[in-house]
Amino acid sequence: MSNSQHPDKLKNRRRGKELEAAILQAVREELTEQGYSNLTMDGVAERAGTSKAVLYRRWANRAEIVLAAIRERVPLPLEEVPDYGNLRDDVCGVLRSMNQNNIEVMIKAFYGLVTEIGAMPLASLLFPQGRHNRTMTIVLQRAVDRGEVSAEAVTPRMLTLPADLARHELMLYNKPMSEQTIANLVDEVFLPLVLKR
Amino acid sequence: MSNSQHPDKLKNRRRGKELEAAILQAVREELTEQGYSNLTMDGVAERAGTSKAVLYRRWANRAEIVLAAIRERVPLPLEEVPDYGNLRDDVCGVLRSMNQNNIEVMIKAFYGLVTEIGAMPLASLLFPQGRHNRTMTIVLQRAVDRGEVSAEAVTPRMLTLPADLARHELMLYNKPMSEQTIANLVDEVFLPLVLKR
DNA sequence: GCAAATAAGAAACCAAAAGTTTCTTATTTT
DNA sequence: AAAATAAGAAACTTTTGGTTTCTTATTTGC
Repeated sequence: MSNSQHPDKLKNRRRGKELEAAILQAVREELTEQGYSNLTMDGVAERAGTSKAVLYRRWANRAEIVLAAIRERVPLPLEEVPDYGNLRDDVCGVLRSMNQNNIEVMIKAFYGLVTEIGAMPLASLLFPQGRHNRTMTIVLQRAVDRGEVSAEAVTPRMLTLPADLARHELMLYNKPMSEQTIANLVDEVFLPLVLKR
Repeated sequence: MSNSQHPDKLKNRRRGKELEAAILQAVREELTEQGYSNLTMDGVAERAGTSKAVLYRRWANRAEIVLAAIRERVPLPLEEVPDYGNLRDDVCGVLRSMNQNNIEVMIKAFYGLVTEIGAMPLASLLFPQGRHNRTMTIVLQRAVDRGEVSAEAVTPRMLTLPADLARHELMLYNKPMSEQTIANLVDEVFLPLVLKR
């Protein structure tokens, strides 16, 4: 027997942040492949090449680890809200941004977490209304400056309406919105309400 | 020893529909008190005063029994859509009808079921878009007849918009909508889009 | 009214998965 | 180089979904 056995079984132990990142990545992969209710701690441990004890040293339970895995992927606020030169394209841009970042995984996790935790701080984490609000404030202010929209038309409801409708689509159909849906929401609902005429 | 023992332990066996109704009621109560993820089959059996075997003779698994318990409570289509004499009040009526029938329980179940089943036929069961569509068709036709709305304004999007926004509110906040919210959705979003002017 | 068929209820059972504990050993810290 | 720290393996407990078996109350059909 050679003394360099287990060529696949590295005894290179990861620790700290490196290990943690690998675990959370494994959670996201299991979530994608298995869905929330079939995601098991054993499965995560095996996929991450570690053991359950390591998971439970860091997170108290399944919900916590999934939450951590998802939280990492919540997009950071856009420093610059891109200016496409008109309100329509700006708002479409905002809605398109809600489509990305593995939205399916986010929603799968969301349903599971709400079921288990029941709380709604979650909603504001996974569907960050505050952020969309800020973005929409900028977008609508620009439209006012351009003369597309009168200042009185900018009400709280108009700030949230496009993202609310988009969120509804995402939650109900559990998949990214089509370009057609985005266009319909903007052209048939939002713009007629705010555009000057 | 008297031969009329067990004064509390009736040997009055319920069967068929009567038993089934008691079980589904127990499911709803457990759902309310425990939430979906803490609802156990043993708990349901005990509360209903029966045994697990009886449950599994009727339903294949936990999701099925919860689904059955909820399905019972989905309101039947309104034979008569009440006519309040104007579009505003008619639409408010439709949204108010979405508030009732233990909406919190419905939503708790909904999140759990989507997590476990993952499917979206659910959505159409628990948030019956078809029904709302039918109701809204009637309501809007009336408005056209009254001259409040022009026929071209009645698009598919306008048929679903009020219920979509209401559903979004319900799913996100997990509680009945306030009168103020209903009024805001109708007055600030829906009516301006469809009313003649 | 009685025998046979049916379904309820009790209880033991299995398997999967969450969560815990203990122990060994690789890696880092001092 | 020794001591402290944390990873990894594995066995273990508990809970719960789901199944099976058996007894017996109730219904059905004659």
